[in-house]
Amino acid sequence: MNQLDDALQQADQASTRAGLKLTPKRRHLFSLLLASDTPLSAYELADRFKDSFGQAIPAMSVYRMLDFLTENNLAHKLTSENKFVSCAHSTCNHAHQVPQFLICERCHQVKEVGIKKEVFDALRESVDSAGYSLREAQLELKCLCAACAEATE
Amino acid sequence: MNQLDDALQQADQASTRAGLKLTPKRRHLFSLLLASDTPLSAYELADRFKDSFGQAIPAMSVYRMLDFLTENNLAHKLTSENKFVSCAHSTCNHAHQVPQFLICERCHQVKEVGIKKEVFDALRESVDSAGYSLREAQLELKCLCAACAEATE
DNA sequence: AAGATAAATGATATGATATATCATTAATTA
DNA sequence: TAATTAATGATATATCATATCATTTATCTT
Repeated sequence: MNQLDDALQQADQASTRAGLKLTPKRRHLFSLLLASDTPLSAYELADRFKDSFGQAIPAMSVYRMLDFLTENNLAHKLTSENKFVSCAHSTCNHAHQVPQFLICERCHQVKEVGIKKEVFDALRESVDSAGYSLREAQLELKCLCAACAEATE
Repeated sequence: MNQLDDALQQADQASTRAGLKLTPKRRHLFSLLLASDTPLSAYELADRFKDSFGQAIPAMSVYRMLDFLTENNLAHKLTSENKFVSCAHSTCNHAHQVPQFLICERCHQVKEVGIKKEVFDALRESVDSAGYSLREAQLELKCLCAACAEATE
């Protein structure tokens, strides 16, 4: 079984456990995100959905399904790009951490890594010392991936 | 002289030194950002521009002026909000640091603090260890400000 | 199983954000 | 002062996102 099917199967199981309704369409949308090596916009997803599923789907529905996926940590929205990616932890049992996205400026691939505890602590400390309380953090960092860094030299 | 005028004057001087053309319209747009206690969208700025300057201005021009302001570190774009704020350091001689924005979820006020060296180092280290190289960081953190945290309790 | 209820999706319209492009005006410079 | 460049205007359109009401599908209750 390939990686994608494996990931989907794990999402199925996780959804069942959590009592979530990963409907065929939501599942298919999720598979499109899983299969993509770059983030996709809602409209790009609608196009791919039609191409691969043979059925046109309104943008409204795509946004709703993306809401479902992001609310249930199967996907994330990259606010700096207005695009969506599958969650790197959707297929494992890792507790969901503060996500940190390394976005390659050149090839647009994204790597999601969990934020390190020391970074988080330092961040929270700096927020506290400004008199604020942290509610939610999602770090999006503009980077070059190794391949692109090499190509750019 | 009030704070706003003072800030503008410092921006004038800094622009002159740097050979930037802070035209009357750019300057006025900047003053709108300085005067606002919350981030503003380009279209909100266009409205305020008309209201306060007596002259309608096309959205395109607002975006161009915002490009100028952001490129020259007089303003920042908050990508998670699609809104713009004046730079907290536009009026001082601080070297421009990696900005960290504390955005109050409730009242939408934003506090810009410089990222602490330890946070930055830890961040860079985590990026490096993922095989990426950091190009640009702008942290946008969803928080509650002190006043709103109290009101919410 | 039948009907009631709720959840998901479709259809349509529209709002909000942003950029492309060419024309015009203003500033700079040769 | 003419030539050139930079800034802004005008217009159109692309792109991202949500509001709202209708319809279909799933789930629950009896």
